[in-house]
Amino acid sequence: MKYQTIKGTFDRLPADAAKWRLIEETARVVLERFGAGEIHTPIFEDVGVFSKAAGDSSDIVRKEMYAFTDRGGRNLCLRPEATAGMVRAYLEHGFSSKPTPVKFWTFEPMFRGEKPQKGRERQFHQVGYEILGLSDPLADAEIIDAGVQLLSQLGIEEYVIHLGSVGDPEDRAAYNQYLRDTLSPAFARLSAESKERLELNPMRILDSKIESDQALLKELAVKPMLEFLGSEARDHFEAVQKCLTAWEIPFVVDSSIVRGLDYYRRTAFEFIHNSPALAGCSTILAGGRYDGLAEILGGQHTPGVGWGCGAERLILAIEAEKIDVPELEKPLVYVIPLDEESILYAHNVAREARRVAQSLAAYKVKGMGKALSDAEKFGARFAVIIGSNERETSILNIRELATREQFTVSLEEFGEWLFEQDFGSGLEANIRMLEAQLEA
RNA sequence: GUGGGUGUAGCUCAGUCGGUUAGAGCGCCGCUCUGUGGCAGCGGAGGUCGCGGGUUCAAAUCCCGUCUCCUACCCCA
Repeated sequence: MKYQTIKGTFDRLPADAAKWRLIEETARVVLERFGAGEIHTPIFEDVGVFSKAAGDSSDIVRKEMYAFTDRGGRNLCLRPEATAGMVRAYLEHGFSSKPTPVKFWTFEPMFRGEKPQKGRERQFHQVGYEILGLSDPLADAEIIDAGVQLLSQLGIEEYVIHLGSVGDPEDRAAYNQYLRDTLSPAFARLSAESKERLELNPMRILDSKIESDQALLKELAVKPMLEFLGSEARDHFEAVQKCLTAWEIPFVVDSSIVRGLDYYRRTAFEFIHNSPALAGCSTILAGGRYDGLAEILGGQHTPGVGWGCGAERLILAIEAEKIDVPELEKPLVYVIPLDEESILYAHNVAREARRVAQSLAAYKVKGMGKALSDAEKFGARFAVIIGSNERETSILNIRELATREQFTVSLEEFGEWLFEQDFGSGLEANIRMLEAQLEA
């Protein structure tokens, strides 16, 4: 084959559909319970939406954006993340005149030109949830709660919430200055990567994986960001914690939380999965507050908090925790014609059955054994056998594949019979259950 | 972007010391097969041995390059 998917992209095949649908439908049900409206922004936008938002020093902008120029000479890029586009949409459509807050959820592909590896693709997919217009710490807590609810409804349990605060811009500036002042004298002892970080983003040094860096930090007794929070950011941080505690949502305060995107303010959090299967990509959901973003995009001040949740990593977690994924609907009936004259008749029966449930009919006559075997391979529950007898008498011969029990139903009662069947095993039923569960 | 590993049929994999027309199992299609069978037997389709160079009388096999995927970094969901 000459063509194949390009590096870091993959085809989502029918065999994977159940997991993806579980994620999307669970997100829909859970997040709409929080009042979030479904939003889909374009897959590509003016490059400025993302580059201004993320900041020129971020790795995403520096080396990971799929930027291109279209025929009109516009500088565009494939979106590397969801938030900036949603804030742009909020501003563009005047959502500030809607009752506050405005909540958005989405499930969309994102694009980053990274080297692919486990839990990291060039086209990857995120569930996103944002609360816009509210600076209240209650919104931060609620957004974290929404993440908890989403994972809980998916059955994912083996994770820890890491909560931190990156403070307000002036706090961060002060802290970065402190880091430079503290680490510069020891510049020669930093790793090559950290030497670069000291210029660009000193906070990155804190979560360096290089032992010598960590040893140096310890030796110099480098203070955490949290000690540099201004009084407002500190009050905000404490209020968020108070809410989470009241809601019995466990979390650990993690002062090393750093953000790759410049627009974050105050609250930052990551849901980190414990499974070794997610080693190196254990952050399954991450987000924070970005009160300055709207202004960066040229709009009026609009506080916001939100998170993104990586679907590919969610799938790894679902697999690691061996979570039962509800199967998609399979055919209720597979209609078998026994002679040439019955083929069209068989398809007529299948059409009738499709008014109620998924149904198939064979396109050619085969031996009965093969035909029943086909029915089973297609996952059908019942085989409906059509031959001259059935056509003449208008009585359908129905065989339940699993039990091998056979019985007859007259053609006129067939519709009624279809409705009596149990469809309880499919995902749709599962979602109905989920909704009922949330109702309670 | 850097390092390591990898690549033969749709899938899982054989393929000797470099040797002539590259194999198996499963799957797919067909026949035996005319309504109680899901079996079994037989047959068929499907391959630029990732791609491109090189060495050689001869390359899936040896050498170089390149790409993919996996993986560790950087970084991130």
